[in-house]
Amino acid sequence: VPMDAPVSVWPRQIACASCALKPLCEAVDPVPRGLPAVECRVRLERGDALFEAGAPQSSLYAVRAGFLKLTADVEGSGPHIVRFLLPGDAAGLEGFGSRRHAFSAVALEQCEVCEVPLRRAQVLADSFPAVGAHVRGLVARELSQAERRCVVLAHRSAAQRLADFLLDLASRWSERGYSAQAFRLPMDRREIADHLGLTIETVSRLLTDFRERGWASVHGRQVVLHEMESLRACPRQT
Amino acid sequence: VPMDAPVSVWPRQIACASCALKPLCEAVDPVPRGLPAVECRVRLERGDALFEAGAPQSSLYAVRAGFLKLTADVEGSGPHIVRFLLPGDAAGLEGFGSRRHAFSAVALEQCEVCEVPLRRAQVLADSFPAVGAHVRGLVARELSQAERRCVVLAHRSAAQRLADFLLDLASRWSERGYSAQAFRLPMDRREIADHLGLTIETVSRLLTDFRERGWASVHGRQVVLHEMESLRACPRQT
DNA sequence: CGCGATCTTGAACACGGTCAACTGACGTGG
DNA sequence: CCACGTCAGTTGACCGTGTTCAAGATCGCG
Repeated sequence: VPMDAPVSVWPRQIACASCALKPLCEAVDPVPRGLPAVECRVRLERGDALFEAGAPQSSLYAVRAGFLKLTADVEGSGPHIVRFLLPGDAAGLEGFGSRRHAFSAVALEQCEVCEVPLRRAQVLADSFPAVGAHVRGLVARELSQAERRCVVLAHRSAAQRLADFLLDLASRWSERGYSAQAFRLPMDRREIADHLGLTIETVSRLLTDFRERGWASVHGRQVVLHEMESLRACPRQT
Repeated sequence: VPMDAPVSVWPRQIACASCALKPLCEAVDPVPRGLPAVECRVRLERGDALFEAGAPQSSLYAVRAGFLKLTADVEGSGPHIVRFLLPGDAAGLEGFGSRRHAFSAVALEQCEVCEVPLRRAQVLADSFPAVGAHVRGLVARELSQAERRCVVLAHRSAAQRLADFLLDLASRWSERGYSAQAFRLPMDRREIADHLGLTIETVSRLLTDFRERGWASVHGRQVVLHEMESLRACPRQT
Protein backbone atom coordinates (compact mmCIF):
# COMPACT_ATOMS: atom_id res chain seq x y z
CA VAL A 1 0.00 0.00 0.00
CA PRO A 2 1.62 3.26 -1.08
CA MET A 3 1.72 6.10 1.43
CA ASP A 4 -0.72 8.20 -0.51
CA ALA A 5 -3.39 5.51 -0.49
CA PRO A 6 -6.39 5.84 1.81
CA VAL A 7 -5.73 5.11 5.47
CA SER A 8 -5.57 1.37 6.20
CA VAL A 9 -7.66 -0.42 8.80
CA TRP A 10 -4.94 0.17 11.36
CA PRO A 11 -4.18 3.80 11.95
CA ARG A 12 -0.76 4.98 10.94
CA GLN A 13 -1.16 8.73 11.05
CA ILE A 14 -1.86 11.34 13.64
CA ALA A 15 -3.32 14.80 13.52
CA CYS A 16 -1.09 17.73 14.42
CA ALA A 17 -3.49 18.55 17.25
CA SER A 18 -2.18 15.65 19.31
CA CYS A 19 1.48 16.03 18.38
CA ALA A 20 3.90 16.30 21.29
CA LEU A 21 5.80 19.10 19.56
CA LYS A 22 2.75 21.14 18.58
CA PRO A 23 3.82 24.19 20.62
CA LEU A 24 7.15 24.20 18.76
CA CYS A 25 5.52 23.86 15.38
CA GLU A 26 2.50 26.08 15.14
CA ALA A 27 2.58 29.73 14.19
CA VAL A 28 3.39 32.17 16.98
CA ASP A 29 2.66 35.82 17.31
CA PRO A 30 4.76 37.86 17.30
CA VAL A 31 7.13 35.77 15.19
CA PRO A 32 10.68 36.25 16.53
CA ARG A 33 13.13 37.47 13.88
CA GLY A 34 15.05 34.77 12.08
CA LEU A 35 12.96 31.93 13.45
CA PRO A 36 13.77 28.82 11.40
CA ALA A 37 10.77 27.04 9.94
CA VAL A 38 9.65 23.51 10.69
CA GLU A 39 10.63 21.04 8.03
CA CYS A 40 7.63 18.82 7.70
CA ARG A 41 7.22 15.52 6.00
CA VAL A 42 10.70 14.11 6.09
CA ARG A 43 10.27 10.70 4.54
CA LEU A 44 11.98 7.49 5.60
CA GLU A 45 11.93 3.93 4.30
CA ARG A 46 12.21 0.83 6.47
CA GLY A 47 15.73 0.72 7.93
CA ASP A 48 16.55 4.38 7.28
CA ALA A 49 18.05 6.25 10.21
CA LEU A 50 16.50 9.55 11.25
CA PHE A 51 19.59 10.23 13.33
CA GLU A 52 22.53 8.19 14.57
CA ALA A 53 23.84 7.77 18.09
CA GLY A 54 26.69 10.18 18.72
CA ALA A 55 25.71 12.61 15.98
CA PRO A 56 25.24 16.25 16.97
CA GLN A 57 21.69 17.07 18.00
CA SER A 58 20.58 19.46 15.29
CA SER A 59 16.82 19.08 15.42
CA LEU A 60 13.92 17.68 17.39
CA TYR A 61 11.57 15.32 15.62
CA ALA A 62 7.91 14.38 15.78
CA VAL A 63 6.50 11.28 14.14
CA ARG A 64 3.66 12.09 11.80
CA ALA A 65 3.06 8.68 10.25
CA GLY A 66 4.69 5.28 10.64
CA PHE A 67 6.83 3.87 13.41
CA LEU A 68 10.44 4.07 14.51
CA LYS A 69 12.68 2.42 17.07
CA LEU A 70 15.30 4.09 19.26
CA THR A 71 18.30 1.80 19.50
CA ALA A 72 21.45 1.75 21.58
CA ASP A 73 24.37 -0.45 20.66
CA VAL A 74 25.50 -2.60 23.52
CA GLU A 75 28.85 -4.29 23.09
CA GLY A 76 28.75 -8.04 23.36
CA SER A 77 25.15 -8.59 22.35
CA GLY A 78 22.62 -7.31 19.87
CA PRO A 79 21.38 -3.74 19.93
CA HIS A 80 18.97 -2.74 22.66
CA ILE A 81 15.74 -1.10 21.60
CA VAL A 82 15.21 1.68 24.07
CA ARG A 83 11.78 2.72 22.91
CA PHE A 84 9.32 2.50 20.04
CA LEU A 85 7.94 5.71 18.58
CA LEU A 86 4.31 5.94 17.54
CA PRO A 87 2.74 8.75 15.52
CA GLY A 88 2.64 11.88 17.67
CA ASP A 89 5.72 10.90 19.70
CA ALA A 90 8.73 13.16 19.91
CA ALA A 91 12.37 12.16 19.54
CA GLY A 92 15.73 13.74 20.02
CA LEU A 93 15.02 15.42 23.33
CA GLU A 94 17.59 13.32 25.19
CA GLY A 95 20.28 15.21 23.28
CA PHE A 96 19.67 18.37 25.31
CA GLY A 97 22.15 17.08 27.88
CA SER A 98 25.22 16.50 25.75
CA ARG A 99 24.21 18.21 22.48
CA ARG A 100 24.57 14.80 20.90
CA HIS A 101 22.05 12.08 20.26
CA ALA A 102 22.38 9.26 22.78
CA PHE A 103 20.61 6.77 20.51
CA SER A 104 19.85 6.04 16.90
CA ALA A 105 16.34 6.40 15.49
CA VAL A 106 15.51 3.92 12.75
CA ALA A 107 12.31 3.59 10.76
CA LEU A 108 10.39 0.33 11.18
CA GLU A 109 8.53 1.01 7.96
CA GLN A 110 7.71 3.94 5.72
CA CYS A 111 7.58 7.01 7.91
CA GLU A 112 6.82 10.67 7.77
CA VAL A 113 8.52 12.84 10.34
CA CYS A 114 8.42 16.55 11.14
CA GLU A 115 11.75 18.16 11.92
CA VAL A 116 11.98 21.14 14.27
CA PRO A 117 15.36 22.88 13.95
CA LEU A 118 17.04 23.09 17.33
CA ARG A 119 17.43 26.85 17.01
CA ARG A 120 13.69 27.20 16.57
CA ALA A 121 13.04 25.13 19.67
CA GLN A 122 15.52 27.20 21.64
CA VAL A 123 14.21 30.55 20.49
CA LEU A 124 10.62 29.58 21.23
CA ALA A 125 11.43 28.01 24.58
CA ASP A 126 13.43 31.09 25.57
CA SER A 127 10.81 33.58 24.40
CA PHE A 128 7.67 31.91 25.69
CA PRO A 129 7.73 30.51 29.24
CA ALA A 130 4.82 28.21 28.44
CA VAL A 131 6.80 26.61 25.63
CA GLY A 132 9.83 26.23 27.87
CA ALA A 133 7.69 24.52 30.49
CA HIS A 134 6.17 22.28 27.84
CA VAL A 135 9.60 21.11 26.71
CA ARG A 136 10.68 20.51 30.32
CA GLY A 137 7.51 18.49 30.80
CA LEU A 138 8.15 16.39 27.71
CA VAL A 139 11.67 15.49 28.76
CA ALA A 140 10.60 14.86 32.34
CA ARG A 141 7.75 12.60 31.24
CA GLU A 142 10.16 10.59 29.14
CA LEU A 143 12.47 10.41 32.14
CA SER A 144 9.88 8.98 34.47
CA GLN A 145 8.79 6.52 31.78
CA ALA A 146 12.37 5.41 31.25
CA GLU A 147 12.87 4.85 34.96
CA ARG A 148 9.64 2.89 35.09
CA ARG A 149 10.99 0.70 32.29
CA CYS A 150 14.09 0.09 34.41
CA VAL A 151 11.86 -1.13 37.21
CA VAL A 152 10.11 -3.52 34.87
CA LEU A 153 13.34 -4.89 33.43
CA ALA A 154 14.89 -5.34 36.86
CA HIS A 155 12.02 -6.86 38.77
CA ARG A 156 9.43 -8.50 36.56
CA SER A 157 9.32 -11.89 34.88
CA ALA A 158 9.38 -12.46 31.14
CA ALA A 159 5.61 -12.96 30.99
CA GLN A 160 4.97 -9.83 33.00
CA ARG A 161 7.29 -7.81 30.77
CA LEU A 162 5.54 -8.97 27.63
CA ALA A 163 2.12 -8.32 29.15
CA ASP A 164 3.24 -4.86 30.24
CA PHE A 165 4.52 -4.22 26.74
CA LEU A 166 1.22 -5.16 25.10
CA LEU A 167 -0.76 -3.12 27.62
CA ASP A 168 1.55 -0.15 27.10
CA LEU A 169 1.00 -0.29 23.35
CA ALA A 170 -2.72 -0.64 23.93
CA SER A 171 -2.88 2.43 26.12
CA ARG A 172 -0.81 4.44 23.67
CA TRP A 173 -3.22 3.56 20.87
CA SER A 174 -6.09 4.40 23.14
CA GLU A 175 -4.56 7.80 23.98
CA ARG A 176 -4.55 8.46 20.25
CA GLY A 177 -8.24 7.68 20.02
CA TYR A 178 -7.98 4.19 18.57
CA SER A 179 -8.94 0.77 19.89
CA ALA A 180 -6.93 -0.48 22.83
CA GLN A 181 -8.15 -4.03 22.20
CA ALA A 182 -7.05 -4.61 18.65
CA PHE A 183 -4.02 -3.29 16.84
CA ARG A 184 -1.15 -4.27 14.65
CA LEU A 185 2.42 -4.67 15.92
CA PRO A 186 4.73 -2.49 13.87
CA MET A 187 7.78 -4.50 14.94
CA ASP A 188 8.89 -8.10 14.49
CA ARG A 189 9.60 -10.63 17.25
CA ARG A 190 13.30 -9.88 17.32
CA GLU A 191 12.60 -6.23 17.98
CA ILE A 192 10.15 -7.03 20.76
CA ALA A 193 12.74 -9.35 22.31
CA ASP A 194 15.51 -6.76 22.05
CA HIS A 195 13.26 -4.22 23.70
CA LEU A 196 12.31 -6.48 26.62
CA GLY A 197 15.69 -8.08 27.19
CA LEU A 198 14.43 -11.52 26.13
CA THR A 199 14.96 -13.87 23.18
CA ILE A 200 12.66 -14.33 20.21
CA GLU A 201 11.96 -17.89 21.35
CA THR A 202 10.73 -16.74 24.74
CA VAL A 203 8.56 -14.04 23.20
CA SER A 204 7.06 -16.55 20.80
CA ARG A 205 6.38 -19.11 23.53
CA LEU A 206 4.75 -16.53 25.77
CA LEU A 207 2.52 -15.26 22.99
CA THR A 208 1.19 -18.75 22.32
CA ASP A 209 0.84 -19.15 26.06
CA PHE A 210 -1.30 -16.01 26.25
CA ARG A 211 -3.34 -17.28 23.32
CA GLU A 212 -3.95 -20.66 24.98
CA ARG A 213 -5.11 -18.92 28.14
CA GLY A 214 -7.45 -16.77 26.10
CA TRP A 215 -5.86 -13.56 27.31
CA ALA A 216 -4.79 -12.33 23.90
CA SER A 217 -4.73 -13.67 20.38
CA VAL A 218 -1.65 -12.78 18.44
CA HIS A 219 -1.47 -14.05 14.89
CA GLY A 220 1.61 -12.78 13.21
CA ARG A 221 1.57 -9.08 13.90
CA GLN A 222 -2.14 -8.82 14.51
CA VAL A 223 -3.03 -8.43 18.19
CA VAL A 224 -6.37 -8.70 19.94
CA LEU A 225 -6.41 -8.35 23.71
CA HIS A 226 -9.29 -10.27 25.28
CA GLU A 227 -8.56 -10.05 29.00
CA MET A 228 -6.59 -6.95 29.83
CA GLU A 229 -7.16 -7.57 33.53
CA SER A 230 -5.59 -11.00 33.39
CA LEU A 231 -2.64 -9.58 31.51
CA ARG A 232 -2.27 -6.85 34.08
CA ALA A 233 -2.36 -9.36 36.92
CA CYS A 234 -0.07 -11.78 35.09
CA PRO A 235 1.79 -13.56 37.90
CA ARG A 236 5.54 -13.87 38.31
CA GLN A 237 5.61 -17.66 37.93
CA THR A 238 4.18 -19.72 35.09
CA VAL B 1 32.00 8.56 64.36
CA PRO B 2 29.45 11.30 65.04
CA MET B 3 28.47 13.60 62.21
CA ASP B 4 30.07 16.64 63.82
CA ALA B 5 33.46 15.02 63.95
CA PRO B 6 36.09 16.08 61.43
CA VAL B 7 35.53 14.88 57.89
CA SER B 8 36.29 11.18 57.54
CA VAL B 9 38.75 9.71 55.10
CA TRP B 10 35.90 9.28 52.62
CA PRO B 11 34.35 12.48 51.39
CA ARG B 12 30.72 13.16 52.16
CA GLN B 13 30.31 16.79 51.21
CA ILE B 14 30.45 18.86 48.09
CA ALA B 15 31.12 22.48 47.38
CA CYS B 16 28.33 24.61 45.93
CA ALA B 17 30.55 25.26 42.92
CA SER B 18 29.93 21.75 41.62
CA CYS B 19 26.26 21.54 42.54
CA ALA B 20 23.89 20.63 39.73
CA LEU B 21 21.40 23.28 40.84
CA LYS B 22 23.93 26.10 41.22
CA PRO B 23 22.24 28.31 38.60
CA LEU B 24 18.96 28.02 40.50
CA CYS B 25 20.56 28.82 43.82
CA GLU B 26 23.01 31.63 43.49
CA ALA B 27 22.11 35.32 43.57
CA VAL B 28 20.86 36.80 40.32
CA ASP B 29 20.78 40.34 39.12
CA PRO B 30 18.27 41.84 38.76
CA VAL B 31 16.37 39.83 41.34
CA PRO B 32 12.82 39.20 40.06
CA ARG B 33 10.12 40.42 42.42
CA GLY B 34 8.82 37.85 44.87
CA LEU B 35 11.51 35.30 44.10
CA PRO B 36 11.36 32.64 46.83
CA ALA B 37 14.65 31.93 48.56
CA VAL B 38 16.51 28.65 48.58
CA GLU B 39 16.04 26.70 51.76
CA CYS B 40 19.46 25.30 52.51
CA ARG B 41 20.53 22.66 54.89
CA VAL B 42 17.43 20.55 55.22
CA ARG B 43 18.57 17.74 57.49
CA LEU B 44 17.58 14.11 57.23
CA GLU B 45 18.35 11.04 59.30
CA ARG B 46 18.78 7.52 57.88
CA GLY B 47 15.40 6.35 56.60
CA ASP B 48 13.80 9.81 56.44
CA ALA B 49 12.00 10.59 53.20
CA LEU B 50 12.82 13.83 51.41
CA PHE B 51 9.70 13.33 49.32
CA GLU B 52 7.28 10.50 48.65
CA ALA B 53 6.16 9.02 45.36
CA GLY B 54 2.88 10.56 44.27
CA ALA B 55 3.26 13.70 46.36
CA PRO B 56 2.96 17.02 44.54
CA GLN B 57 6.27 18.33 43.28
CA SER B 58 6.80 21.44 45.35
CA SER B 59 10.56 21.85 45.19
CA LEU B 60 13.72 20.69 43.51
CA TYR B 61 16.49 19.36 45.70
CA ALA B 62 20.27 19.20 45.64
CA VAL B 63 22.28 16.92 47.88
CA ARG B 64 24.84 18.84 49.90
CA ALA B 65 26.13 16.06 52.15
CA GLY B 66 25.28 12.40 52.60
CA PHE B 67 23.53 9.99 50.28
CA LEU B 68 19.98 9.16 49.27
CA LYS B 69 18.19 6.54 47.22
CA LEU B 70 15.32 7.07 44.80
CA THR B 71 12.85 4.21 45.17
CA ALA B 72 9.82 3.02 43.25
CA ASP B 73 7.43 0.53 44.73
CA VAL B 74 6.81 -2.39 42.44
CA GLU B 75 3.89 -4.60 43.33
CA GLY B 76 4.79 -8.21 43.92
CA SER B 77 8.42 -7.74 44.92
CA GLY B 78 10.55 -5.43 46.98
CA PRO B 79 11.03 -1.79 46.10
CA HIS B 80 13.23 -0.97 43.14
CA ILE B 81 16.01 1.51 43.70
CA VAL B 82 15.99 3.70 40.66
CA ARG B 83 19.11 5.68 41.43
CA PHE B 84 21.51 6.65 44.21
CA LEU B 85 22.15 10.32 44.86
CA LEU B 86 25.62 11.55 45.72
CA PRO B 87 26.53 15.01 46.99
CA GLY B 88 25.99 17.50 44.19
CA ASP B 89 23.24 15.48 42.55
CA ALA B 90 19.80 16.93 41.91
CA ALA B 91 16.46 15.29 42.62
CA GLY B 92 12.84 15.98 41.90
CA LEU B 93 13.25 16.96 38.25
CA GLU B 94 11.23 14.00 36.99
CA GLY B 95 8.16 15.67 38.50
CA PHE B 96 8.11 18.33 35.78
CA GLY B 97 6.04 15.99 33.66
CA SER B 98 3.12 15.27 35.95
CA ARG B 99 3.66 17.85 38.71
CA ARG B 100 4.01 14.88 41.05
CA HIS B 101 7.03 13.00 42.21
CA ALA B 102 7.35 9.68 40.41
CA PHE B 103 9.58 8.21 43.13
CA SER B 104 10.39 8.50 46.79
CA ALA B 105 13.72 9.91 47.97
CA VAL B 106 15.01 8.35 51.19
CA ALA B 107 18.18 9.16 53.10
CA LEU B 108 20.77 6.36 53.35
CA GLU B 109 22.36 8.13 56.28
CA GLN B 110 22.48 11.61 57.79
CA CYS B 111 22.02 14.05 54.94
CA GLU B 112 21.99 17.72 54.25
CA VAL B 113 19.91 18.85 51.31
CA CYS B 114 19.22 22.22 49.70
CA GLU B 115 15.63 22.86 48.67
CA VAL B 116 14.81 25.09 45.71
CA PRO B 117 11.13 26.09 45.72
CA LEU B 118 9.52 25.16 42.42
CA ARG B 119 8.31 28.72 41.90
CA ARG B 120 11.87 29.96 42.16
CA ALA B 121 13.02 27.43 39.58
CA GLN B 122 10.19 28.41 37.25
CA VAL B 123 10.73 32.13 37.59
CA LEU B 124 14.45 31.82 36.98
CA ALA B 125 14.06 29.40 34.10
CA ASP B 126 11.47 31.67 32.51
CA SER B 127 13.48 34.87 33.00
CA PHE B 128 16.93 33.66 32.04
CA PRO B 129 17.26 31.51 28.92
CA ALA B 130 20.58 30.15 30.12
CA VAL B 131 18.92 28.84 33.28
CA GLY B 132 16.10 27.31 31.27
CA ALA B 133 18.61 25.57 29.04
CA HIS B 134 20.51 24.36 32.08
CA VAL B 135 17.38 22.76 33.54
CA ARG B 136 16.55 21.14 30.19
CA GLY B 137 20.09 19.79 30.10
CA LEU B 138 19.84 18.36 33.59
CA VAL B 139 16.62 16.51 32.87
CA ALA B 140 17.88 15.32 29.50
CA ARG B 141 21.12 14.03 31.00
CA GLU B 142 19.13 12.10 33.58
CA LEU B 143 17.00 10.75 30.77
CA SER B 144 19.88 9.40 28.75
CA GLN B 145 21.41 7.90 31.88
CA ALA B 146 18.12 6.22 32.74
CA GLU B 147 17.84 4.74 29.27
CA ARG B 148 21.41 3.53 29.50
CA ARG B 149 20.49 1.79 32.76
CA CYS B 150 17.62 0.08 30.92
CA VAL B 151 20.14 -1.25 28.42
CA VAL B 152 22.31 -2.64 31.20
CA LEU B 153 19.40 -4.29 32.99
CA ALA B 154 18.06 -5.81 29.79
CA HIS B 155 21.22 -7.09 28.19
CA ARG B 156 24.06 -7.61 30.64
CA SER B 157 24.81 -10.43 33.04
CA ALA B 158 24.79 -10.15 36.82
CA ALA B 159 28.57 -9.81 36.96
CA GLN B 160 28.57 -7.15 34.27
CA ARG B 161 25.86 -5.21 36.04
CA LEU B 162 27.75 -5.22 39.31
CA ALA B 163 30.98 -4.24 37.58
CA ASP B 164 29.17 -1.43 35.77
CA PHE B 165 27.72 -0.28 39.06
CA LEU B 166 31.12 -0.10 40.76
CA LEU B 167 32.66 1.68 37.78
CA ASP B 168 29.79 4.14 37.69
CA LEU B 169 30.26 4.98 41.34
CA ALA B 170 34.00 5.29 40.73
CA SER B 171 33.53 7.74 37.90
CA ARG B 172 31.05 9.78 39.89
CA TRP B 173 33.54 10.09 42.75
CA SER B 174 36.19 10.97 40.26
CA GLU B 175 34.00 13.71 38.71
CA ARG B 176 33.81 15.17 42.21
CA GLY B 177 37.57 15.27 42.49
CA TYR B 178 38.02 12.21 44.67
CA SER B 179 39.72 8.88 44.14
CA ALA B 180 38.06 6.59 41.63
CA GLN B 181 40.00 3.61 42.98
CA ALA B 182 39.00 3.64 46.63
CA PHE B 183 35.72 4.67 48.19
CA ARG B 184 33.09 3.65 50.64
CA LEU B 185 29.71 2.24 49.62
CA PRO B 186 26.95 4.29 51.20
CA MET B 187 24.41 1.50 50.71
CA ASP B 188 24.08 -2.06 51.98
CA ARG B 189 23.95 -5.26 49.93
CA ARG B 190 20.17 -5.32 49.79
CA GLU B 191 20.11 -1.86 48.30
CA ILE B 192 22.72 -2.76 45.69
CA ALA B 193 20.71 -5.85 44.82
CA ASP B 194 17.44 -3.92 44.55
CA HIS B 195 19.14 -1.42 42.29
CA LEU B 196 20.60 -4.03 39.95
CA GLY B 197 17.64 -6.40 39.88
CA LEU B 198 19.59 -9.14 41.65
CA THR B 199 19.53 -10.80 45.08
CA ILE B 200 21.83 -10.10 48.01
CA GLU B 201 23.27 -13.59 47.69
CA THR B 202 24.28 -13.02 44.08
CA VAL B 203 25.81 -9.66 44.89
CA SER B 204 27.76 -11.19 47.74
CA ARG B 205 29.01 -14.08 45.64
CA LEU B 206 30.09 -11.81 42.82
CA LEU B 207 31.96 -9.51 45.17
CA THR B 208 33.99 -12.40 46.56
CA ASP B 209 34.47 -13.54 42.99
CA PHE B 210 35.90 -10.16 42.01
CA ARG B 211 38.13 -10.29 45.10
CA GLU B 212 39.47 -13.73 44.21
CA ARG B 213 40.28 -12.56 40.71
CA GLY B 214 42.10 -9.56 42.13
CA TRP B 215 39.86 -7.12 40.27
CA ALA B 216 38.50 -5.39 43.35
CA SER B 217 38.68 -5.86 47.08
CA VAL B 218 35.44 -5.22 48.88
CA HIS B 219 35.52 -5.64 52.63
CA GLY B 220 32.20 -4.68 54.11
CA ARG B 221 31.46 -1.33 52.56
CA GLN B 222 35.04 -0.43 51.77
CA VAL B 223 35.87 -0.73 48.08
CA VAL B 224 39.22 -0.69 46.31
CA LEU B 225 39.24 -1.21 42.57
CA HIS B 226 42.48 -2.79 41.36
CA GLU B 227 41.80 -3.58 37.75
CA MET B 228 39.21 -1.24 36.29
CA GLU B 229 39.95 -2.56 32.82
CA SER B 230 39.15 -6.12 33.78
CA LEU B 231 35.93 -4.96 35.40
CA ARG B 232 35.03 -3.03 32.28
CA ALA B 233 35.72 -6.07 30.10
CA CYS B 234 33.96 -8.43 32.51
CA PRO B 235 32.59 -11.17 30.25
CA ARG B 236 29.00 -12.35 30.02
CA GLN B 237 29.70 -15.87 31.29
CA THR B 238 31.44 -16.89 34.50
C1' DC C 1 5.75 -23.95 -6.96
C1' DG C 2 9.98 -23.14 -4.43
C1' DC C 3 13.01 -20.36 -1.90
C1' DG C 4 14.11 -17.39 2.18
C1' DA C 5 12.82 -14.96 6.12
C1' DT C 6 10.04 -15.07 10.10
C1' DC C 7 7.96 -17.54 13.50
C1' DT C 8 7.06 -21.65 16.35
C1' DT C 9 8.18 -25.75 18.95
C1' DG C 10 11.14 -29.03 21.41
C1' DA C 11 15.02 -30.69 24.43
C1' DA C 12 19.11 -29.77 27.18
C1' DC C 13 21.52 -26.54 29.78
C1' DA C 14 23.06 -22.63 32.76
C1' DC C 15 22.55 -18.44 35.21
C1' DG C 16 20.77 -16.60 38.89
C1' DG C 17 17.09 -17.33 42.51
C1' DT C 18 15.52 -19.68 46.68
C1' DC C 19 16.07 -21.67 51.03
C1' DA C 20 18.88 -22.59 54.76
C1' DA C 21 22.92 -22.70 57.58
C1' DC C 22 26.87 -20.32 59.10
C1' DT C 23 30.16 -16.42 60.19
C1' DG C 24 31.54 -12.21 62.20
C1' DA C 25 30.84 -7.58 64.07
C1' DC C 26 28.60 -5.07 67.36
C1' DG C 27 25.89 -3.98 71.54
C1' DT C 28 23.53 -5.22 75.65
C1' DG C 29 23.04 -7.11 79.99
C1' DG C 30 24.14 -10.60 83.51
C1' DC D 1 34.41 -9.68 81.14
C1' DC D 2 32.08 -12.81 78.63
C1' DA D 3 27.45 -14.91 77.22
C1' DC D 4 23.98 -13.80 74.37
C1' DG D 5 21.11 -11.69 70.72
C1' DT D 6 20.83 -9.28 66.57
C1' DC D 7 21.77 -8.04 62.13
C1' DA D 8 24.57 -7.81 57.81
C1' DG D 9 27.02 -10.50 55.06
C1' DT D 10 28.80 -15.00 53.28
C1' DT D 11 28.59 -19.69 51.66
C1' DG D 12 26.43 -24.01 50.08
C1' DA D 13 22.92 -27.14 47.82
C1' DC D 14 19.12 -27.31 44.98
C1' DC D 15 15.81 -25.67 41.68
C1' DG D 16 13.28 -22.96 38.09
C1' DT D 17 13.07 -19.46 34.53
C1' DG D 18 14.70 -18.27 30.47
C1' DT D 19 18.57 -19.26 27.16
C1' DT D 20 20.75 -22.06 23.70
C1' DC D 21 20.83 -25.01 20.02
C1' DA D 22 18.39 -27.41 16.67
C1' DA D 23 14.26 -28.81 13.97
C1' DG D 24 10.09 -27.76 11.89
C1' DA D 25 6.13 -24.77 10.46
C1' DT D 26 4.27 -20.82 8.16
C1' DC D 27 4.15 -16.91 5.39
C1' DG D 28 5.40 -13.81 1.70
C1' DC D 29 6.98 -13.34 -2.75
C1' DG D 30 9.66 -14.46 -6.93
